[in-house]
Amino acid sequence: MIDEYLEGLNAAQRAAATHTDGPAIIIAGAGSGKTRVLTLRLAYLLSRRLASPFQLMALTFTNKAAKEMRRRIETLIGSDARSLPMGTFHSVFSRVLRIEADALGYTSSFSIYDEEDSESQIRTIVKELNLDDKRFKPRVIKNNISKAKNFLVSPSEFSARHIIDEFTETTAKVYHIYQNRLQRSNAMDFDDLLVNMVVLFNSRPDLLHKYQHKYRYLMIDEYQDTNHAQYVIAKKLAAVHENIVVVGDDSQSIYSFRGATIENILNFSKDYPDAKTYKLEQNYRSTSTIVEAANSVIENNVKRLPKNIFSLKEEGDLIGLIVGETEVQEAEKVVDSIREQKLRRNLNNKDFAILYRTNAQSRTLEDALRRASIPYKVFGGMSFYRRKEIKDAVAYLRLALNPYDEESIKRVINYPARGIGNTTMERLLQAAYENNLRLWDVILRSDRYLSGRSWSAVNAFAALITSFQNAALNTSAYLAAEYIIKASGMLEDLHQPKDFEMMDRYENVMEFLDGVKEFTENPDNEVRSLSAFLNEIALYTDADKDEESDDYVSLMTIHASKGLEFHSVFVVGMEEGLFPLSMSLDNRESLEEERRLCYVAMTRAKEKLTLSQAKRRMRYGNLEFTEPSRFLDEVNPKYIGTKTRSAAEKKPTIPVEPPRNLKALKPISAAATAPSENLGANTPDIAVGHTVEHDRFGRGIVVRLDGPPEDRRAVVDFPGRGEKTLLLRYAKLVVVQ
DNA sequence: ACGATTTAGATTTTT
DNA sequence: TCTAAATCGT
Repeated sequence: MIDEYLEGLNAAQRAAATHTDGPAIIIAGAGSGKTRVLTLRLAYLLSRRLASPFQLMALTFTNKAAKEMRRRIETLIGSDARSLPMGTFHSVFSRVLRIEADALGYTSSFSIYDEEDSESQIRTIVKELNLDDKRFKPRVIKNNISKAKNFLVSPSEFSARHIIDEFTETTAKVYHIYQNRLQRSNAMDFDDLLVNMVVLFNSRPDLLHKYQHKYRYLMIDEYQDTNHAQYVIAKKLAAVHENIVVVGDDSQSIYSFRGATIENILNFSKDYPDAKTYKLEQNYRSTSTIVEAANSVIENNVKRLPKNIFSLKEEGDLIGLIVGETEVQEAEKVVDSIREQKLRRNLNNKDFAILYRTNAQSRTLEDALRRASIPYKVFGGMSFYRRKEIKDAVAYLRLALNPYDEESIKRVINYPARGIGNTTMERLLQAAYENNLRLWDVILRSDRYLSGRSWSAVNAFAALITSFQNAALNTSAYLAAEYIIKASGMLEDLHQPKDFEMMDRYENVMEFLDGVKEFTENPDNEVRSLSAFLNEIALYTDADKDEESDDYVSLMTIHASKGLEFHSVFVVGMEEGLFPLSMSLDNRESLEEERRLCYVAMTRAKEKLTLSQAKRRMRYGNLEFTEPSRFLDEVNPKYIGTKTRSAAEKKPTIPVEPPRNLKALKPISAAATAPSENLGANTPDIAVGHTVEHDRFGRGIVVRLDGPPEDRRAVVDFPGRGEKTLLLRYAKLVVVQ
């Protein structure tokens, strides 16, 4: 059975899927059948009896990816798949940490703070320290602390080694207090779920040993997006058996702003000199036009692993280009194109995705789709679990298990209103911080700090939460949740039939309760306690939702589109400053990340890709003139056009960029753009010994030429940067002499 | 204590 | 433009 599946793979895929022992890296290009290889390898290990299911650990980044992999494995090996420790880094580690919580001074019912909770906690600390929150923005401090954690820099290390100015000094101070608060709240933030694994392994070699031996085979998906902490944990876990297989694509590393270090994948072979490398270079998803167009863009990045992604599918349509006068017209043209394609190709709404760089862009597109009565769905944005009413409900549940959870207390102590206002709250918090007590302990002994009306209000709240604790202990997850939500008074507050929005929220809370019920009744879940439910939703995002089979056009950011594919894809807002985003223009690293993002966007398309831009766009309430994205210039023009290739070759559609200093004066004309100058499509007369200029590497000398004429490559020696092999077709080389 | 009004700031987000 | 936090007024 497994063998049969293996037969269906290409040579590279089969080699990777049957890799058994020792370290290996699988470079899996977009659409290269990565998940298939991964699942088959797991099944292969099991069928060869090299490991039992619970000895494999497979880590992914999204719940969705984990779920998909589990589903596919189940079809291969049956219900054994259920015992595979497979999941996201955060969920797998959170389970380990709950088991080993004692060793870290936590209880197993610790809360998981989301980023809102973290920021709110940091905001409180900044206020307490009487700092100017304009100069010391809580959000920036939070991001810096997060970064420190991702690089495993502890508060004391941060103080000792990372203070270079007043800001870092403050960050250090806040970091210390923040970490103490978390511990006192019996809470971990997302980063702690990783950091504490390292802390655990460092402080308890016996436990490290235990897990090293427990998991004989370690597999990591999307390795290009791992951060330093994840890298260290993986290295420690794999140190005994060295059965570590990582899968990734450096060209799709788009989360460095979250601490991902692309070096992890670039250096894997240095970390494990014996590592085998498998390259999955055949793209089964997209037409060759799309694959090659995407290649022509990504070629402009310096930092890459060498590989040659190709497609054997037919050429298909050329890449469409839409230019709108304004973002409104851009959206209308996109919608027109969707309608046209639907008719011509007999497609459904589901076959289309519109991708954008920033969430703010969705609005215009939504309007245009609504006007055309085309059903659509916006992914991301305000997720269900980030809604206020849901966060309130979750806070009550969290408190039932962990009353020390300070952020949850603050959230619901006066919601619904029970007469505990700011003054009272300030008093309680002050009592807690001055006496180094936990907020919950202060609330339990509020007689010492309060009197009269505010005391009785706080006392009643304490009694309420205590009753919730009992409910959580003594009944099933669903019954407890139902009781807690009802007794909290939330539902009465929201149930206002006259107020449409309030009723909407009421419905959401009811839906949330249904979710709890579903969770408790789902036989797939091994543990169905309230605690397990909370753990799951803390690490859950909207992107994980299974989508019903409704027929709609998908709207999402490019980030959210990673791993997905659509028949026809529109990438909108291809303008300098928007994509690439202006904040990433100042250094090469971040510009390359934008380019990888562009690569990800383009490779989502199976049959038809359309890029679009607007000449004018409203930004922050005022009209701005734009210039086309450099990524448009980077797409080899021979792949861009409207209908047929020959038509495109006669009529190039890439607009010429005006001189940068004239951009504000650029005329707004509806006329088609001027024919482009030679962008390197035809290979200029370059010979060995010529000095050439490359727009990124500067000047260099051609040392060698090879490859067939249509694929001519030049090896150029750039002083100080070494020899680079450049495809003349793509590299814009200018002969200097 | 709570709602109304003003002001500042913003851009990507697997968990 | 739009949201969220800060401030103001009752």
